[in-house]
Amino acid sequence: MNRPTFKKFKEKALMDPEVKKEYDALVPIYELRKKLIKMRTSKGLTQAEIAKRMGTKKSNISRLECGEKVSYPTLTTISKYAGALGYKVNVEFESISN
Amino acid sequence: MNRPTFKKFKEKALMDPEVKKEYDALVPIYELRKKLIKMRTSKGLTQAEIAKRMGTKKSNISRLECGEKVSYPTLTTISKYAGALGYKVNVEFESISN
DNA sequence: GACAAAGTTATCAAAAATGATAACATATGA
DNA sequence: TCATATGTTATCATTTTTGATAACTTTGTC
Repeated sequence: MNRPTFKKFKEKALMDPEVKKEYDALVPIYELRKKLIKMRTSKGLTQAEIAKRMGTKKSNISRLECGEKVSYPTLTTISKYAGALGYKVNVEFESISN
Repeated sequence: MNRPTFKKFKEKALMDPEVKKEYDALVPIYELRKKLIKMRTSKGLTQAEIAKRMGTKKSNISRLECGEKVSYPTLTTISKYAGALGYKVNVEFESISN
């Protein structure tokens, strides 16, 4: 098998320090989005419902959860979202010294 | 012992739902600030040094760590700060259903 | 006290996130 | 098919965060 694969493409791309830097920066936001969606849906809430609890609109929730242009929410927004579902935010840090 | 204590004052104040709500919202930011400072100082870095690594100025680091007017940083800022010290951000949620 | 290093505060401009509205897309069920 | 519920996208105004500069305070050392 010698054809290009996504895996190889990714490996090669990540050798460029600039690309790697951007990639790393994106990781936490996508992980966060997944967690948010999972929290909300597992409580059986729609975007419109959590929006109402947070005092905002469903379109803003959609943007937060999976907007095309990725924005990096503030701790306020994350806290409100979590609070509306009965959760508390905890920001953890893990070493990547490797 | 019948004199007022801070503990009692706090208990009473937190019975007001509005006060409690604001208090809860403030908790994560103060915990975060403490973590940031601890991470930086345990690596032996000054505010000026981490600022340089992050591409910003020491005054902005001071504001982030202990500014008078508490602001709620974006995930970008937290990520940069952590990354400058060799850490990766992980946003966790815990149930407060109680 | 004089000096330097580290941290804080104030201020303003620039950038980014958020709120709101409306229009559109995508199911899913009657 | 029609209608409804849910989610997405685009846009613009508003708010908030961030960057930068300068002046100030604090701390420690000589």
